Amino acid sequence: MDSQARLDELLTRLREQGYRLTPQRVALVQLLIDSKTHPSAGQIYEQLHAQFPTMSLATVYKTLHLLKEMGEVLELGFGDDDNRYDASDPDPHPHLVCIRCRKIIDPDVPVFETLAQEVAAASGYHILSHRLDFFGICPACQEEAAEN
Amino acid sequence: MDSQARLDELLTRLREQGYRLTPQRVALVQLLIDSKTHPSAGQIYEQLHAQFPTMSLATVYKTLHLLKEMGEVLELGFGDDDNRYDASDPDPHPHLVCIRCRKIIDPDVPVFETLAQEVAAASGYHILSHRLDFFGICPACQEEAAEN
DNA sequence: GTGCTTGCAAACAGTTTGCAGATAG
DNA sequence: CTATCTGCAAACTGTTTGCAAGCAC
Repeated sequence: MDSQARLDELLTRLREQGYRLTPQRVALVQLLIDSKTHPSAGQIYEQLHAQFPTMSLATVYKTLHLLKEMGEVLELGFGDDDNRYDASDPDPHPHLVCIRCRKIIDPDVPVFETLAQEVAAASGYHILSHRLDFFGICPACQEEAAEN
Repeated sequence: MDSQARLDELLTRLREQGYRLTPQRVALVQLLIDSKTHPSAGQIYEQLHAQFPTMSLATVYKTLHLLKEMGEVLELGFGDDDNRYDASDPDPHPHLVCIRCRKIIDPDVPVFETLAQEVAAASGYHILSHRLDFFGICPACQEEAAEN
Protein backbone atom coordinates (compact mmCIF):
# COMPACT_ATOMS: atom_id res chain seq x y z
CA MET A 1 0.00 0.00 0.00
CA ASP A 2 1.39 3.44 -0.80
CA SER A 3 1.90 6.05 1.87
CA GLN A 4 -0.85 8.37 0.74
CA ALA A 5 -3.46 5.64 0.77
CA ARG A 6 -2.37 4.46 4.20
CA LEU A 7 -2.48 8.03 5.51
CA ASP A 8 -6.01 8.53 4.23
CA GLU A 9 -7.04 5.22 5.68
CA LEU A 10 -5.70 6.09 9.09
CA LEU A 11 -7.19 9.58 9.19
CA THR A 12 -10.57 8.24 8.08
CA ARG A 13 -10.44 5.55 10.72
CA LEU A 14 -9.65 8.10 13.41
CA ARG A 15 -12.52 10.35 12.32
CA GLU A 16 -14.94 7.42 12.13
CA GLN A 17 -14.14 6.39 15.66
CA GLY A 18 -14.96 9.86 16.89
CA TYR A 19 -11.44 11.09 17.51
CA ARG A 20 -10.62 14.67 16.69
CA LEU A 21 -8.15 15.39 13.96
CA THR A 22 -5.93 17.90 15.68
CA PRO A 23 -2.99 19.27 13.71
CA GLN A 24 -0.63 17.46 16.06
CA ARG A 25 -2.29 14.12 15.45
CA VAL A 26 -2.35 14.54 11.71
CA ALA A 27 1.30 15.53 11.65
CA LEU A 28 2.30 12.59 13.83
CA VAL A 29 0.43 10.08 11.70
CA GLN A 30 1.92 11.57 8.57
CA LEU A 31 5.42 11.45 9.97
CA LEU A 32 5.03 7.90 11.16
CA ILE A 33 3.80 6.70 7.80
CA ASP A 34 6.38 8.57 5.77
CA SER A 35 9.23 7.38 7.94
CA LYS A 36 10.91 4.18 6.88
CA THR A 37 13.10 3.94 9.96
CA HIS A 38 10.51 3.20 12.64
CA PRO A 39 11.21 6.17 14.91
CA SER A 40 11.06 6.30 18.68
CA ALA A 41 8.73 8.58 20.63
CA GLY A 42 11.62 10.90 21.30
CA GLN A 43 12.58 11.10 17.64
CA ILE A 44 8.98 11.81 16.69
CA TYR A 45 8.83 14.51 19.33
CA GLU A 46 11.99 16.19 18.07
CA GLN A 47 10.72 16.35 14.53
CA LEU A 48 7.23 17.54 15.42
CA HIS A 49 8.60 20.09 17.81
CA ALA A 50 10.06 21.91 14.81
CA GLN A 51 6.57 22.28 13.37
CA PHE A 52 4.76 22.82 16.68
CA PRO A 53 7.06 24.58 19.12
CA THR A 54 4.69 24.03 22.03
CA MET A 55 4.10 20.36 21.37
CA SER A 56 4.87 18.08 24.28
CA LEU A 57 6.22 14.57 24.56
CA ALA A 58 3.08 13.63 26.47
CA THR A 59 0.99 14.29 23.38
CA VAL A 60 3.28 12.08 21.33
CA TYR A 61 2.86 9.28 23.83
CA LYS A 62 -0.88 9.77 24.07
CA THR A 63 -1.29 9.68 20.32
CA LEU A 64 0.91 6.63 19.95
CA HIS A 65 -1.10 4.94 22.67
CA LEU A 66 -4.29 5.73 20.79
CA LEU A 67 -2.96 4.28 17.54
CA LYS A 68 -1.75 1.22 19.38
CA GLU A 69 -5.19 0.68 20.91
CA MET A 70 -6.72 0.95 17.46
CA GLY A 71 -4.28 -1.70 16.30
CA GLU A 72 -2.90 0.59 13.64
CA VAL A 73 0.63 0.80 14.88
CA LEU A 74 3.17 -1.80 15.96
CA GLU A 75 5.13 -1.00 19.08
CA LEU A 76 8.59 -2.52 18.94
CA GLY A 77 10.13 -2.74 22.39
CA PHE A 78 13.62 -4.00 23.03
CA GLY A 79 13.98 -3.51 26.75
CA ASP A 80 17.38 -1.89 26.56
CA ASP A 81 16.32 0.99 24.39
CA ASP A 82 13.30 3.17 23.80
CA ASN A 83 10.37 1.72 21.91
CA ARG A 84 10.07 2.12 18.17
CA TYR A 85 6.87 2.54 16.19
CA ASP A 86 5.80 1.10 12.87
CA ALA A 87 2.60 2.27 11.24
CA SER A 88 3.27 1.13 7.70
CA ASP A 89 1.73 -2.27 8.27
CA PRO A 90 -0.11 -3.19 11.47
CA ASP A 91 0.23 -6.94 10.93
CA PRO A 92 3.24 -8.60 12.49
CA HIS A 93 6.20 -8.79 10.16
CA PRO A 94 9.93 -9.29 10.65
CA HIS A 95 12.30 -6.45 11.42
CA LEU A 96 15.95 -6.03 10.72
CA VAL A 97 17.78 -4.01 13.35
CA CYS A 98 21.25 -2.54 12.92
CA ILE A 99 22.93 -2.84 16.30
CA ARG A 100 25.32 -0.03 15.44
CA CYS A 101 23.18 2.81 14.10
CA ARG A 102 19.88 1.49 15.43
CA LYS A 103 18.19 1.78 12.07
CA ILE A 104 15.30 -0.64 11.71
CA ILE A 105 13.98 -1.74 8.34
CA ASP A 106 11.39 -4.17 7.05
CA PRO A 107 13.17 -6.90 5.13
CA ASP A 108 11.41 -8.76 2.36
CA VAL A 109 11.07 -12.27 3.64
CA PRO A 110 8.30 -14.76 3.32
CA VAL A 111 6.21 -15.13 6.45
CA PHE A 112 5.99 -18.53 8.02
CA GLU A 113 2.46 -19.37 8.98
CA THR A 114 3.40 -23.00 9.27
CA LEU A 115 5.87 -22.44 12.08
CA ALA A 116 3.27 -20.71 14.25
CA GLN A 117 0.91 -23.61 13.63
CA GLU A 118 3.58 -26.11 14.59
CA VAL A 119 4.28 -24.26 17.81
CA ALA A 120 0.59 -24.08 18.62
CA ALA A 121 0.10 -27.78 18.00
CA ALA A 122 3.13 -28.79 20.06
CA SER A 123 2.47 -26.49 23.01
CA GLY A 124 -1.30 -26.21 23.31
CA TYR A 125 -0.99 -22.44 23.30
CA HIS A 126 -3.51 -20.39 21.43
CA ILE A 127 -1.14 -18.24 19.41
CA LEU A 128 -2.28 -14.74 18.66
CA SER A 129 0.78 -12.98 17.40
CA HIS A 130 4.48 -13.27 16.97
CA ARG A 131 7.55 -11.24 16.54
CA LEU A 132 10.68 -11.92 14.56
CA ASP A 133 13.69 -9.63 14.70
CA PHE A 134 17.09 -10.02 13.14
CA PHE A 135 20.02 -8.17 14.64
CA GLY A 136 23.06 -7.32 12.61
CA ILE A 137 25.10 -4.62 10.99
CA CYS A 138 23.73 -2.69 8.05
CA PRO A 139 25.77 -2.16 4.87
CA ALA A 140 26.54 1.47 5.72
CA CYS A 141 27.91 0.57 9.15
CA GLN A 142 29.91 -2.31 7.70
CA GLU A 143 31.66 0.13 5.37
CA GLU A 144 32.29 2.55 8.16
CA ALA A 145 33.83 -0.22 10.24
CA ALA A 146 36.03 -1.30 7.33
CA GLU A 147 37.36 2.24 6.91
CA ASN A 148 38.49 2.56 10.50
CA MET B 1 22.09 -30.31 28.78
CA ASP B 2 20.84 -31.09 32.25
CA SER B 3 20.62 -28.45 34.94
CA GLN B 4 23.41 -29.80 37.10
CA ALA B 5 25.87 -29.86 34.21
CA ARG B 6 24.91 -26.36 33.15
CA LEU B 7 25.30 -25.12 36.72
CA ASP B 8 28.77 -26.61 37.01
CA GLU B 9 29.71 -25.17 33.67
CA LEU B 10 28.62 -21.70 34.66
CA LEU B 11 30.29 -21.75 38.06
CA THR B 12 33.51 -23.02 36.54
CA ARG B 13 33.42 -20.35 33.89
CA LEU B 14 32.91 -17.65 36.52
CA ARG B 15 35.81 -18.94 38.59
CA GLU B 16 38.06 -19.23 35.53
CA GLN B 17 37.43 -15.63 34.63
CA GLY B 18 38.50 -14.52 38.06
CA TYR B 19 35.09 -13.70 39.47
CA ARG B 20 34.39 -14.53 43.07
CA LEU B 21 31.82 -17.14 43.89
CA THR B 22 29.84 -15.35 46.53
CA PRO B 23 26.88 -17.16 48.04
CA GLN B 24 24.57 -14.63 46.39
CA ARG B 25 25.99 -15.31 42.95
CA VAL B 26 25.88 -19.04 43.31
CA ALA B 27 22.28 -18.90 44.50
CA LEU B 28 21.26 -16.63 41.64
CA VAL B 29 22.86 -18.81 39.00
CA GLN B 30 21.28 -21.87 40.53
CA LEU B 31 17.86 -20.27 40.61
CA LEU B 32 18.12 -19.08 37.04
CA ILE B 33 19.11 -22.47 35.75
CA ASP B 34 16.50 -24.36 37.74
CA SER B 35 13.73 -22.01 36.74
CA LYS B 36 11.82 -22.93 33.64
CA THR B 37 9.81 -19.72 33.55
CA HIS B 38 12.49 -17.17 32.69
CA PRO B 39 12.11 -14.92 35.74
CA SER B 40 12.48 -11.16 35.90
CA ALA B 41 15.04 -9.38 38.08
CA GLY B 42 12.30 -8.59 40.56
CA GLN B 43 11.15 -12.19 40.75
CA ILE B 44 14.71 -13.36 41.26
CA TYR B 45 15.16 -10.79 43.99
CA GLU B 46 12.02 -11.88 45.82
CA GLN B 47 13.09 -15.51 45.87
CA LEU B 48 16.68 -14.85 46.87
CA HIS B 49 15.59 -12.42 49.53
CA ALA B 50 14.05 -15.36 51.37
CA GLN B 51 17.48 -17.02 51.55
CA PHE B 52 19.49 -13.82 52.03
CA PRO B 53 17.43 -11.29 53.95
CA THR B 54 19.93 -8.51 53.30
CA MET B 55 20.30 -9.14 49.60
CA SER B 56 19.60 -6.15 47.41
CA LEU B 57 18.09 -5.73 43.99
CA ALA B 58 21.27 -4.00 42.90
CA THR B 59 23.21 -7.20 43.40
CA VAL B 60 20.70 -9.08 41.30
CA TYR B 61 21.12 -6.58 38.48
CA LYS B 62 24.88 -6.54 38.78
CA THR B 63 25.07 -10.31 38.63
CA LEU B 64 22.70 -10.50 35.68
CA HIS B 65 24.77 -7.87 33.93
CA LEU B 66 27.88 -9.94 34.53
CA LEU B 67 26.29 -13.08 33.11
CA LYS B 68 25.02 -11.12 30.15
CA GLU B 69 28.52 -9.79 29.45
CA MET B 70 29.85 -13.32 29.59
CA GLY B 71 27.23 -14.30 27.04
CA GLU B 72 25.80 -16.91 29.37
CA VAL B 73 22.36 -15.47 29.79
CA LEU B 74 19.76 -14.23 27.34
CA GLU B 75 18.01 -11.01 28.29
CA LEU B 76 14.49 -10.91 26.95
CA GLY B 77 13.15 -7.38 26.85
CA PHE B 78 9.63 -6.54 25.80
CA GLY B 79 9.51 -2.82 26.35
CA ASP B 80 6.19 -2.83 28.15
CA ASP B 81 7.30 -5.10 30.94
CA ASP B 82 10.38 -5.90 32.93
CA ASN B 83 13.12 -7.92 31.31
CA ARG B 84 13.23 -11.66 31.66
CA TYR B 85 16.31 -13.83 31.88
CA ASP B 86 17.10 -17.20 30.33
CA ALA B 87 20.27 -19.02 31.32
CA SER B 88 19.33 -22.49 30.17
CA ASP B 89 20.73 -21.95 26.69
CA PRO B 90 22.69 -18.85 25.71
CA ASP B 91 22.10 -19.32 22.00
CA PRO B 92 19.08 -17.59 20.51
CA HIS B 93 15.99 -19.75 20.46
CA PRO B 94 12.28 -19.05 20.18
CA HIS B 95 10.13 -18.18 23.16
CA LEU B 96 6.46 -18.65 23.78
CA VAL B 97 4.90 -15.96 25.93
CA CYS B 98 1.50 -16.21 27.60
CA ILE B 99 0.02 -12.74 27.42
CA ARG B 100 -2.26 -13.50 30.34
CA CYS B 101 -0.05 -14.97 33.06
CA ARG B 102 3.25 -13.81 31.56
CA LYS B 103 4.75 -17.27 31.74
CA ILE B 104 7.47 -17.78 29.14
CA ILE B 105 8.53 -21.20 27.94
CA ASP B 106 10.90 -22.60 25.35
CA PRO B 107 8.88 -24.38 22.70
CA ASP B 108 10.36 -27.23 20.73
CA VAL B 109 10.59 -25.95 17.21
CA PRO B 110 13.17 -26.40 14.56
CA VAL B 111 15.40 -23.41 14.11
CA PHE B 112 15.53 -21.82 10.70
CA GLU B 113 19.05 -21.04 9.67
CA THR B 114 17.93 -20.67 6.09
CA LEU B 115 15.65 -17.73 6.83
CA ALA B 116 18.47 -15.71 8.42
CA GLN B 117 20.62 -16.44 5.38
CA GLU B 118 17.88 -15.30 3.04
CA VAL B 119 17.48 -12.07 4.96
CA ALA B 120 21.21 -11.47 4.94
CA ALA B 121 21.44 -12.06 1.20
CA ALA B 122 18.49 -9.82 0.38
CA SER B 123 19.45 -6.94 2.67
CA GLY B 124 23.23 -6.87 2.72
CA TYR B 125 23.13 -6.91 6.51
CA HIS B 126 25.66 -8.93 8.42
CA ILE B 127 23.30 -10.84 10.66
CA LEU B 128 24.61 -11.69 14.11
CA SER B 129 21.59 -12.78 16.03
CA HIS B 130 17.86 -13.02 15.95
CA ARG B 131 14.88 -13.27 18.16
CA LEU B 132 11.61 -15.06 17.64
CA ASP B 133 8.75 -14.77 20.09
CA PHE B 134 5.26 -16.16 19.89
CA PHE B 135 2.52 -14.50 21.92
CA GLY B 136 -0.58 -16.36 22.92
CA ILE B 137 -2.55 -17.90 25.73
CA CYS B 138 -1.25 -20.92 27.55
CA PRO B 139 -3.43 -23.99 28.17
CA ALA B 140 -3.96 -23.13 31.85
CA CYS B 141 -5.16 -19.63 31.05
CA GLN B 142 -7.42 -20.94 28.29
CA GLU B 143 -9.15 -23.18 30.81
CA GLU B 144 -9.48 -20.41 33.28
CA ALA B 145 -11.06 -18.20 30.63
CA ALA B 146 -13.48 -20.97 29.66
CA GLU B 147 -14.64 -21.38 33.26
CA ASN B 148 -15.54 -17.73 33.68
C1' DG C 1 -20.84 25.70 23.55
C1' DT C 2 -19.21 20.97 24.86
C1' DG C 3 -16.06 17.92 26.02
C1' DC C 4 -12.11 15.85 23.95
C1' DT C 5 -7.24 17.21 23.55
C1' DT C 6 -3.16 19.52 24.73
C1' DG C 7 0.86 20.73 27.47
C1' DC C 8 2.92 21.15 31.69
C1' DA C 9 4.75 19.09 35.71
C1' DA C 10 4.86 15.62 38.75
C1' DA C 11 4.69 10.71 39.37
C1' DC C 12 6.20 6.17 38.14
C1' DA C 13 8.79 1.68 37.26
C1' DG C 14 12.60 -0.63 36.01
C1' DT C 15 17.36 -0.22 35.90
C1' DT C 16 21.97 1.76 36.87
C1' DT C 17 25.51 3.97 39.62
C1' DG C 18 28.64 5.68 43.57
C1' DC C 19 30.41 4.69 47.58
C1' DA C 20 31.60 2.75 52.22
C1' DG C 21 31.82 -1.37 54.61
C1' DA C 22 32.06 -6.52 54.17
C1' DT C 23 34.28 -10.70 52.45
C1' DA C 24 36.25 -14.43 49.06
C1' DG C 25 40.48 -16.03 47.80
C1' DC D 1 45.70 -8.86 53.33
C1' DT D 2 43.56 -6.87 49.27
C1' DA D 3 40.78 -6.32 45.51
C1' DT D 4 36.34 -7.44 44.48
C1' DC D 5 31.61 -7.61 45.88
C1' DT D 6 27.58 -6.24 48.48
C1' DG D 7 23.90 -3.28 49.96
C1' DC D 8 22.10 1.06 50.48
C1' DA D 9 20.40 5.21 48.57
C1' DA D 10 20.26 8.32 45.10
C1' DA D 11 20.24 9.13 40.17
C1' DC D 12 18.52 8.15 35.62
C1' DT D 13 15.51 7.12 31.53
C1' DG D 14 11.57 6.19 29.17
C1' DT D 15 6.80 6.35 29.91
C1' DT D 16 2.36 7.55 32.18
C1' DT D 17 -0.88 10.45 34.63
C1' DG D 18 -3.69 14.52 36.63
C1' DC D 19 -5.31 18.67 35.75
C1' DA D 20 -6.34 23.35 33.95
C1' DA D 21 -6.50 25.84 29.70
C1' DG D 22 -7.32 25.40 24.64
C1' DC D 23 -9.53 24.10 20.56
C1' DA D 24 -12.09 20.74 17.06
C1' DC D 25 -16.42 19.96 15.92
